[in-house]
Amino acid sequence: MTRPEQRRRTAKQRILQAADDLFYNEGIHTVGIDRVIARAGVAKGSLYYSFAGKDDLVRDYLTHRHGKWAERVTAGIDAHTEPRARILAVYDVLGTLFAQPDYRGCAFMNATAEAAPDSVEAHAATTFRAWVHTLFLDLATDVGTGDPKQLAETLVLLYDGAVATAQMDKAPEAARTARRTAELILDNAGIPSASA
Amino acid sequence: MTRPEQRRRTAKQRILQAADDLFYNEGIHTVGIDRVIARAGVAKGSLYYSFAGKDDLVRDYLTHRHGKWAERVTAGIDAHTEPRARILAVYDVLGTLFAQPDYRGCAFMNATAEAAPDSVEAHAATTFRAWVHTLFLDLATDVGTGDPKQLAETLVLLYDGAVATAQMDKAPEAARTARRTAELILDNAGIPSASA
DNA sequence: ACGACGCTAGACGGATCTGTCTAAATAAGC
DNA sequence: GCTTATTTAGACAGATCCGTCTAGCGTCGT
Repeated sequence: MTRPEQRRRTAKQRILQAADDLFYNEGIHTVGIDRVIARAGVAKGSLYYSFAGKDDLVRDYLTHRHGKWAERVTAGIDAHTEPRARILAVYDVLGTLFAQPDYRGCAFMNATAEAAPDSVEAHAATTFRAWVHTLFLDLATDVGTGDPKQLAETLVLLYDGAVATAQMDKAPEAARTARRTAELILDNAGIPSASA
Repeated sequence: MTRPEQRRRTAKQRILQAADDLFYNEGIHTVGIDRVIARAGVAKGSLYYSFAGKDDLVRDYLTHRHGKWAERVTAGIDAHTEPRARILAVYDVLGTLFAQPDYRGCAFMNATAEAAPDSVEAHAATTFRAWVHTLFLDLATDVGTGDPKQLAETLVLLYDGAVATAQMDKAPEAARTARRTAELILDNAGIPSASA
């Protein structure tokens, strides 16, 4: 067993970190194995010792992205108790994401853009989307008014819109626009700001 | 001079057509020159006779996409005279786009996802986005109520959201969701359905 | 009839990319 | 201390990909 607090991170971890940086910033197809191992400061053999191949590395890259993002969103939501506030919190988390100077859009949208129909990327994107939908459907159900399914659909659309606009225009304020629109929708669905 | 109504289309046209199909459906990086000429039924020399290189072909591919889409949207808008109806028409055109069985998202979003910062794709995407923004800003200005800039921002976000959701979920109904939300926003901005 | 233009077929070079393999050094566990 | 797991450096094979080049065929304008 490797000690949990060892001085240098394991080769696998460094590879995954390097892959995360490069794949996200430059695209999966664009970045070759050699770039990854060079940045990780690792021998090529180490990569094929820890991963079955590039596809396997890509899968891990996307799985980790999914996990990290789900954590962050869940944390943002759970800071609030009211259904309305919990919904709006998602767009605030998006705002903090967009504010990062190296933001380059949703890893899963980007992966889908360069993915073949049955590729690893496509499958990872499908699971990610399922998560997005259950997330908003649960949040929409909690408000207890109107049609949750339709509300969730609209919230997803605002989520996707914020992500896409922020990427295409390098416009972090898209998160606020989405939030404002979500508020308007909730108002019209009869969910007031604070239950008195 | 070649006669304008010749039996077979010119090599350049066939190449551009093949590139359009392949680049859009499978991604620009994924598709090689050899695939393009094979599908076009053309010799490799013809490609480099008509185009300076792959980048040049990519540029033409994106420029054509831009032109075709702008035509289609403008036609949809110009079928109406009232500012509100002209705005909503955009989302209806999106609906017809999403309904196409081979819809695979916005060519410019996909290109951006796999593009390097200063690439041909990035530049084409920038011009495309400028067009999108002036489109909605003009439409928003025509309603003459509230802040056109803020209205335009929201409409762009709904546009992007519809496009992204439709692609990721293969959900053509995203166009209707976006349209419904746009109506709600216009109502709240004091733009009624029909000026009485 | 002749020359310019558009196009063909395919070989070729050089670069790059994924993955394998060898041989040996280092670290960890028992 | 001995064994097993992890890691290294780099050569190598096979595929693919972009672009060039040669040699030649057909068509059209003049």
